[in-house]
Amino acid sequence: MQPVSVPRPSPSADDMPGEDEPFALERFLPYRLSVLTNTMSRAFARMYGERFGLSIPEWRVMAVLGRFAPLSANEVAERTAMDKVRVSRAVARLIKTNVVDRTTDATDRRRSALRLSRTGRRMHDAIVPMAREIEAALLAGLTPAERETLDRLVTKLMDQAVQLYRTKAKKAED
Amino acid sequence: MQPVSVPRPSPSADDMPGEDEPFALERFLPYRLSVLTNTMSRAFARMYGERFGLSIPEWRVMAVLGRFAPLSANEVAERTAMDKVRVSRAVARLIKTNVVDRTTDATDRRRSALRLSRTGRRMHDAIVPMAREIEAALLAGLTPAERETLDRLVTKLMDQAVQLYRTKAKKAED
DNA sequence: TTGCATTGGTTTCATTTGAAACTATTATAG
DNA sequence: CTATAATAGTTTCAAATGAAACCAATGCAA
Repeated sequence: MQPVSVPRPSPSADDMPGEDEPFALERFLPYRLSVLTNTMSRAFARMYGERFGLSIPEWRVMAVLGRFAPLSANEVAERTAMDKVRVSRAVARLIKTNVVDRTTDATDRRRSALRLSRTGRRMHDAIVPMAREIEAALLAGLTPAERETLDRLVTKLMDQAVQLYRTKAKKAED
Repeated sequence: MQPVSVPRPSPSADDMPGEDEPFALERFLPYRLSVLTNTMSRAFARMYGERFGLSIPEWRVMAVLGRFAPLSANEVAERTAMDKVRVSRAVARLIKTNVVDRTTDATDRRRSALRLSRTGRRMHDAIVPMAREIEAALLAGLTPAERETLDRLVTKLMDQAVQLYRTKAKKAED
């Protein structure tokens, strides 16, 4: 992997992306968020991976099962915002490593019923504090008020992004 | 791909991720940012892809060349926060499609000198307004003040993320 | 019932990705 | 000057990814 040294946005944080100014990638929000997220994800991937032999998808599955089990694969997919292929694969590996137990739903034999095994629960409970620690470190520089604001803004952006994704999809289908 | 319908954080936006409360993935900042970024990236990928036959890495290369050419591959890598493998491949495709011209640096024959071709420039100039439009749509719900705050907070997070990545890397090497 | 559409989930295949190995060129130590 | 190290960039190989095809079980309409 490349050394993490991210190009900094120019200090002049002008409001609007001036209409005819040259396009500045390093000030472009989608780009910045992508870089931020990738850096973050790598840090987490490293932690989950080295300490527990987990990928991020696997950890996500564990996280939701830790809270809501039993869940079907589809329910896991919804709660983790992953597609069913990823869930299927993550679950397969977690079963093979005895982290997750799978039974079939009694009333609908298509559905599975997934839950953490005893081992899985122990891992989960060991990981959670570390994850929280990293999140805390990430947010270390922000005041409580700023955190709240960030939370709110991210929610707004998520809404808009979904909108955007849908409309772009629509246009494509026409 | 899975339908984009993101699980919403519970309305109670409590400040700190309570120590012994169950771990709530949907309130976990790294997760939320990842979901946001992926949704956004897919929207962009679709636009670049359908309208111009470009991937995101390819567009990033075009964007920095549009502003700073000539650049070497390494310089492109720095400015796009991509690793050299990705840059190499993106550039290769852009050359094949006559979007980018490559010559070799006169004073150092290892280095390339990359710049947009005439065609590439036209594409670039056509894409920029669309990219700005999407960004604007994304930010539509935010006041100018909120945008400034967002900008500031994202910068802080990026700094922390890099720190984090580094320290985690260090620990791993010890 | 019996067919047909739907849903839950897995597998296949092609593409993308990144780490490590590799080639070519330049820099530097002896 | 060599020889060794370092740098620029490409290629190789294995793993991750996602769309589409697929299999199995259920729902539903005739």
